[in-house]
Amino acid sequence: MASLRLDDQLCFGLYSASRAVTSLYRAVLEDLDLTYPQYLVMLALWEKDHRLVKELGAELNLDSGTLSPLLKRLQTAGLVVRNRQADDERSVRVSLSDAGTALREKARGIPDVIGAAMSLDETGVARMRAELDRLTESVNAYREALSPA
Amino acid sequence: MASLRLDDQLCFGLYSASRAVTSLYRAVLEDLDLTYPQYLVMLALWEKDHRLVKELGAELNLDSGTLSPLLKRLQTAGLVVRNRQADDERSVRVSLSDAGTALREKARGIPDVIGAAMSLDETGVARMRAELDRLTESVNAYREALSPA
DNA sequence: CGCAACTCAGTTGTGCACAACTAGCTCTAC
DNA sequence: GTAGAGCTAGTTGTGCACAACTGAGTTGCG
Repeated sequence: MASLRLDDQLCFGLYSASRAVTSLYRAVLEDLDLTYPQYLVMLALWEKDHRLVKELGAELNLDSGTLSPLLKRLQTAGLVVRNRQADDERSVRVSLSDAGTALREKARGIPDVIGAAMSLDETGVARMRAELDRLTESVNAYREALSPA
Repeated sequence: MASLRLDDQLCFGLYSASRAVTSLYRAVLEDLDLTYPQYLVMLALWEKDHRLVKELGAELNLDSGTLSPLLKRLQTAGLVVRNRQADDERSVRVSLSDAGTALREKARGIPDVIGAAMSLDETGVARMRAELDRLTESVNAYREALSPA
């Protein structure tokens, strides 16, 4: 029987770690005028441009309630452009502007800064990443069994 | 040089894991009419009642901007009571109501459910918890060096 | 064809998280 | 004793997350 003590709970460790990392990103991303979720969207677009909102949502596990206003802010900032698809007017394609593409250069150094802050070598990162992915999948499977989508 | 690929980034794994766990808590805590941060505050109070807002903030790493409205909602829900200290009128002491104390019984089973969902044994939990704590501390130290409080 | 089921993006409302600020209290140095 | 520095909780404003819903568009089935 697990206890109700705060210190014992893995979840709190996860919550603390996630907030600590987000807080570090806040400091690092100040230069680029991006929030962390906005940075994630930019990462996804730098990797593969011209994506549908639906595709971004699938990759980042975010729904339109989060993405729509976020993308609107990125567009206002001049980093992306949104276009309704002609062949399917329900869909909206998100593309990088020149400024959005250019911003990638300013972001180049970020992963190394984050890596240094975590003081983990490459294998340490890979191992932790694998464990977190396993955890995420396990928890998601359990939750979906609890309350079927 | 670390890459800008989304898949490689530990931070995204952390972010996903944290959201998955929060989502599971949402389902599990529905019964108790608590959100996850509210549950954390209740955990802290079940462990040690009659705490100052400042003390809760220190334990959970939350400032008054988050705690004040959260505690107000817990009070509205009848789970806690807030009293300004007589000897120092700046401070507010938060105490469990009878309903708040009683709610602990409904929460007893939660850690085991979460543990099961994570499909980690006790040593696995302890190890991951230790790694996350180390990560949090490392990242926080780095961030504080970057932008001194 | 016709229309019901579904899809996609967007909107609304709630509750964190956090920065910046305010109001009131306490403490210290003078 | 009083002025100023510092502390504590609370408020305000911004931006996620997410549930619930809307509305326009598409698809499939009879």
